[in-house]
Amino acid sequence: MSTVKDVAREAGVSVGTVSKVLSNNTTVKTALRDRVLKAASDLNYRPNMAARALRTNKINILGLVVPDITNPFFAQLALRIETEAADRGHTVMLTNSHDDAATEERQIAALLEQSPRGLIIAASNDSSARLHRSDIRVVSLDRRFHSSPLVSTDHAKGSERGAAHLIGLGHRRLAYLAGPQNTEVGRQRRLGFERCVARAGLSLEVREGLFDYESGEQMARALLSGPAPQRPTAIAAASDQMAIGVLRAARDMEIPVPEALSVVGFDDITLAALVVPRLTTIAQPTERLAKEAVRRVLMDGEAPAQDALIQGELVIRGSTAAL
Amino acid sequence: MSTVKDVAREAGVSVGTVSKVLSNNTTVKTALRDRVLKAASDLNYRPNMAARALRTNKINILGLVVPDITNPFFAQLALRIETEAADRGHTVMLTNSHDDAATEERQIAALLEQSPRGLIIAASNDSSARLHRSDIRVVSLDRRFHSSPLVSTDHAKGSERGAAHLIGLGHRRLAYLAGPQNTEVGRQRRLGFERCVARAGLSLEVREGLFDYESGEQMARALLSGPAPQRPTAIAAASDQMAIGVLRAARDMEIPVPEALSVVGFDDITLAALVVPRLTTIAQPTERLAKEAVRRVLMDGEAPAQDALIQGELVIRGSTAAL
DNA sequence: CTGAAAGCGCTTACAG
DNA sequence: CTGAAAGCGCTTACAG
Repeated sequence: MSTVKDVAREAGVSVGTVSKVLSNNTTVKTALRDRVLKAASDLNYRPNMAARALRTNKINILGLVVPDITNPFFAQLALRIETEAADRGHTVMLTNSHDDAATEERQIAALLEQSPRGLIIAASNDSSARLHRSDIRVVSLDRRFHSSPLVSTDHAKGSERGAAHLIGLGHRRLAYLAGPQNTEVGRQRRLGFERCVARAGLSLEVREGLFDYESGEQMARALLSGPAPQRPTAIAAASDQMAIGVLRAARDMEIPVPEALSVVGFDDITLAALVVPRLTTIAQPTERLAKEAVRRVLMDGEAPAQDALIQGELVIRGSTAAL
Repeated sequence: MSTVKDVAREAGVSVGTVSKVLSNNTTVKTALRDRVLKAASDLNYRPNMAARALRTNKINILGLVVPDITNPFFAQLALRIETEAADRGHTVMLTNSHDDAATEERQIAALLEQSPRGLIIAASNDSSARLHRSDIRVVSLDRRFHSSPLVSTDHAKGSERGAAHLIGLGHRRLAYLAGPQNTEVGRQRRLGFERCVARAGLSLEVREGLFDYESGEQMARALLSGPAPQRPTAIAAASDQMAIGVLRAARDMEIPVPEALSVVGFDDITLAALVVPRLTTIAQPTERLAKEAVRRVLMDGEAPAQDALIQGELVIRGSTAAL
């Protein structure tokens, strides 16, 4: 690999001039400038980022910690973040915390060793880590990490939209499958749904479980086992995976969706548009989440970033219908 | 952040000694050694990786390029690679090529700028890139990149296993939904299937499409629209997504699976175990693929790494049955 | 066994 | 407008 020195020799200038041409906006006379550029290109010069980082104490790497990249939502998010970061000349280092606080702490430490420009963290549910460095900007994504500013979907408002949709369709016997209440996401989504239902003066049956398929299926089975006149006519779930579980339970129990039961999810994972019937859900705005998170983490200046709550959109598909 | 200098001052030794204690195995007397270690811990010293990289020209970063992290197979692979790399003290920089040669080239260039220890590349289908640096080891994963050694599932043998399974169940009218034949994966999987069927002296109906749901659904519709006595009784697809498309088509056409139609996929994505009926498929050994890829890319010495073909396993679930 | 010193490739005040 | 020089934090022959 050729270095600034090689380029300088080739162009017949000093290394300082080469550096200025290559990375600085300082005015260098056009003639020299062109010579340097040509030499650099001839020698296929690539700057050594380690040296640059050492000198400037800035590095165009972003750290990203997600609980689990095989979760479609985080995969989406990671893709968007990588794209957005690339647009701004940064590369992303990705690690998985496996939703485990100890692993999370290790991963963060590993990322910090690279002195990244900043860190975007979707905290593990049991996260209790703190950062031991104040020189690196941290942004929480989807789930709050320690006290760093949060970029997240407005879960409560999103859930409200789902509730309003069902109520608008004429449903009166509603059930809600909540996610784990020891997570902010689980709590917020439930709160929004309950609020909207209460406002309509309706009662609501709530069950609590995990965010996964099994949990949704199991709770739905219990909920739907009663005689038809007492069964809910609409079930909203705290995640698409749960909602897909509901769909499976309904099919097993021969309850037609949406004719006898409407189902709403949350997230809009790819699968939501592929199941039968296609799932009505609240889409998380992954692209905007990613944009905001990257923007905040690359902000310079002293001002701490603000929280950003981004609205999710109701996507109406085949799993909901008027009574 | 404190540096070796600070630690040296605190411990009353030279920076060289600190460095030796911290990163070298050179014998340093226990007394000094302990003093250095204590000082480092007191000052919460973290080595500056950029400086170390500049000096040693080695950096504990691995670059990973995948076509699309939202593809469950690559997400699995990325997770495993990150875990394996972490076990060996390395962090992973992940980029998506969006299955596009130009993007791929840009991403590789961005990764190379960080002077990673090595690169693991699952090439885009139209990949034509070459590397302009010979000092960085490259390993191809799943799809060959340029001329670098390949770690991959034995696609042909895997397909053979699927074919043998169906034939063993008594099926005689077989169909195969092939993936794009301009991809090695698509070709290999088809080849293996055809080989096994030919060996059994049976004929085979082959259709070619993309690896996705739609494509599988469409091809299945065409294939299954004939009168029952001429319809295939078993369809194997080049990917799980295609096979799930087949499942959907069959349900729409009221052809019961597995009673009237057996379906086999390839990959064993998470979804394969969640659809109804659960999908019989060839599991890609993601964990071993990741292990081998990381091992090869971290190998030192001159010897170029060898290709590794790893066997996929037939996972029998509910979508296949005897005639 | 320990320390002094050079140097990795770059950037950036500072002179001229 | 251009160059000479210092220095970022580390490692590593080389002396002693």
